[in-house]
Amino acid sequence: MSDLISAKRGRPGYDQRAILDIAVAAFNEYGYDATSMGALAARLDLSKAAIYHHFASKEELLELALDEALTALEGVLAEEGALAGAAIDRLAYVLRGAVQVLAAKLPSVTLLLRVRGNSQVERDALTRRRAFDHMVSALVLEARAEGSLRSDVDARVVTRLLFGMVNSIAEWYRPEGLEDAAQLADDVLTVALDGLRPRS
Amino acid sequence: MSDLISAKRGRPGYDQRAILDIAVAAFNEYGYDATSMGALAARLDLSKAAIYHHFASKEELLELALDEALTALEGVLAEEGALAGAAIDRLAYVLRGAVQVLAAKLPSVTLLLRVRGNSQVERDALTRRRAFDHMVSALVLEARAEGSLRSDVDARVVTRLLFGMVNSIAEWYRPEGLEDAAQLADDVLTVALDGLRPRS
DNA sequence: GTCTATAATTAGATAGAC
DNA sequence: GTCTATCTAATTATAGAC
Repeated sequence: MSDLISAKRGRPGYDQRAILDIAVAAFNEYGYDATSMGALAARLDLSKAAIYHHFASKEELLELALDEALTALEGVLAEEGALAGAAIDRLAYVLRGAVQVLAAKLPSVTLLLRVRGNSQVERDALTRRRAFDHMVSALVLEARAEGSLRSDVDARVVTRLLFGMVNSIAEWYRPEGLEDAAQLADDVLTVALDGLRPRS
Repeated sequence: MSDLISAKRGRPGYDQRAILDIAVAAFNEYGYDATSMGALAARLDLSKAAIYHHFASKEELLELALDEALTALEGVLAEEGALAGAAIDRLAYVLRGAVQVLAAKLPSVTLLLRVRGNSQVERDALTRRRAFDHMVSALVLEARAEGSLRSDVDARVVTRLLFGMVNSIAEWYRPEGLEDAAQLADDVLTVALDGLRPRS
């Protein structure tokens, strides 16, 4: 959107949000560790010191972005569609929601999916992410128990292949329209549930 | 396997292969950029200088690992099963082969899948990886043209979801047996082709 | 094949002026 | 809100001894 406050006012200078957006974009392009504050400053056409006026540390940039992604994902699990109904419907709802969060918060979710656990901030994010994964995992087990999912494939493998499909979207999806993400979510569910063989 | 030459001979010291294996494991655990030569040396219980006796640079470690992964993947495309027969069978053969390469060369393929293109070595690896991806992409188009794959989902999306499933295996698969990878490849093809709904 | 010591550079972060 | 200048620590890599 607007990178500079000056876009809406005559004043020069960035605000926190604008810097964070550009930082996350850089982190995703080069990797968090490979993105130096110097390189980030150059990208902002700003001095390093100016960034430290807005953020206490490089890691704070990471922390804010990861929290944004996690809060959005966790929000899906709290919605009604994730809490009531047949397990297969709740599972479908959560997968659809995850795809839409991925599309809506693509930069921060992409960053989240690449976290390795090198610091406390990263480990805390991984813990929250795993909690989300476990909830989906439980839904897969429930849906299988109610007979809505095939049981001739290991449930853990099923869960992980589902996450593989959904999470990989971060690697190639580029937002183009509003309806786009919903279509993509439909495609994921179609492939996951019905497979790629032609309709008989 | 054997980390130290001393395992089979009285001499102390590492050989190139042993160092490379441990280096790639560290790169995968912390990320390439986040793994310093100092940390690697500590992990090897060796001085940094000793590593430089075996390798010219940190990047050479990366280059050798990426080449190993790419050579193995490219090998699948050169096998007979990938060259002759119905497109759907060639596609299945390549996907199965990719899963098995992933399992057999898990560390180097994992590293490959995380490359961002920050150096010439990384960009060259990405170029080779994209060539592989394009071959698989062409197989998807062929299989769809012959009527073996559904055509109500965008072909690019199909290809990417397939890669998403296969590549995500690097994030969680841990080798346990020889038959394990073949079973996993079967599961991937089952889910991808027939979907998760129960058999009717 | 490995070591200690060190060079040269870059990293994240701060001080203080404007 | 941004700057220049700077600090300290860490980084990749090399020199030369054993």
